[in-house]
Amino acid sequence: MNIRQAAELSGLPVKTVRFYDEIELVSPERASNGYRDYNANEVHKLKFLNRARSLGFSLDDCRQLLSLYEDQNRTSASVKEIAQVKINDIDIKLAELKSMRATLKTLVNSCHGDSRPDCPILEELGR
Amino acid sequence: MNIRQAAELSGLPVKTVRFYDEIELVSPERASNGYRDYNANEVHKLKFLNRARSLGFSLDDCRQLLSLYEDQNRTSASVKEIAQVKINDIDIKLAELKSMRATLKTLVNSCHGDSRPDCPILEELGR
DNA sequence: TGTTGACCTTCCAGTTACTGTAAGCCCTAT
DNA sequence: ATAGGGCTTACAGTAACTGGAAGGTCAACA
Repeated sequence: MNIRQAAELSGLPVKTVRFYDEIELVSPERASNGYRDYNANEVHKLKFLNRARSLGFSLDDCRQLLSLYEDQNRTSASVKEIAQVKINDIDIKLAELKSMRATLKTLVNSCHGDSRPDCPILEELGR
Repeated sequence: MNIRQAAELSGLPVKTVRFYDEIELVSPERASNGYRDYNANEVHKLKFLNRARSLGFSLDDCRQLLSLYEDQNRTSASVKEIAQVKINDIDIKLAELKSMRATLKTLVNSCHGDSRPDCPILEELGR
């Protein structure tokens, strides 16, 4: 199947699918005309990538997960470990964002937001 | 003052301070030897940038905030608006991360995490 | 005075994960 | 035969730095 259909089935943009071939994440055979020719298994892997990416796994993570996915001898522990590390990363990010939000909220609340030039937000940022 | 001291006072890495000069965010005069020569006001702006960046403002946001900061005729409303948009951005990111975390948590909990090869995480990702 | 070592300069490449664009085949239908 | 759409590659650009190489400058010490 051509790249367009593989893209549609996997939910990824064509450009991204091509990119994943370039970096050898999912590399289909080529048809006689040079077109990429995706099979069901490759589409499956593309879907896998789409889902894993949207869960915040980096392409490096994905490469690991994909090789685990294809390795009949992997242990479920090795997969669980990657996922657990990712959860910890997310927790750190959540804490950072919450703190940022709290600070911004304080600033916004203290700013009268009218046409006068004095602004507590800028004053605070400048300190 | 030389770049090293400006960096230390502002809390930014030297490389970053140089970068901010390159993109004309904070561009000091040059001494006769060609060295960057920072004054107190520029250090102040660097601190401002450090703080704004850590609150999640993009360099583009920062450029706006900085010009508002220096504009005696700005209104506080214009600043408040930028901050409010940023809070909304953060809320969206928070929601996304929470959803990611929940999914990952479910996966991790359902995975026995031992030496057996079958793994619900990979099964789920593959679907 | 010579020399070391820290500090400064510019320029270039690399990072992440794509996205956009241009030039140019290929295929199908009319 | 030609028009359109889809496919190819290659290159540039994005955000915000970071690292490294090659080389100029400065202050201190022997």
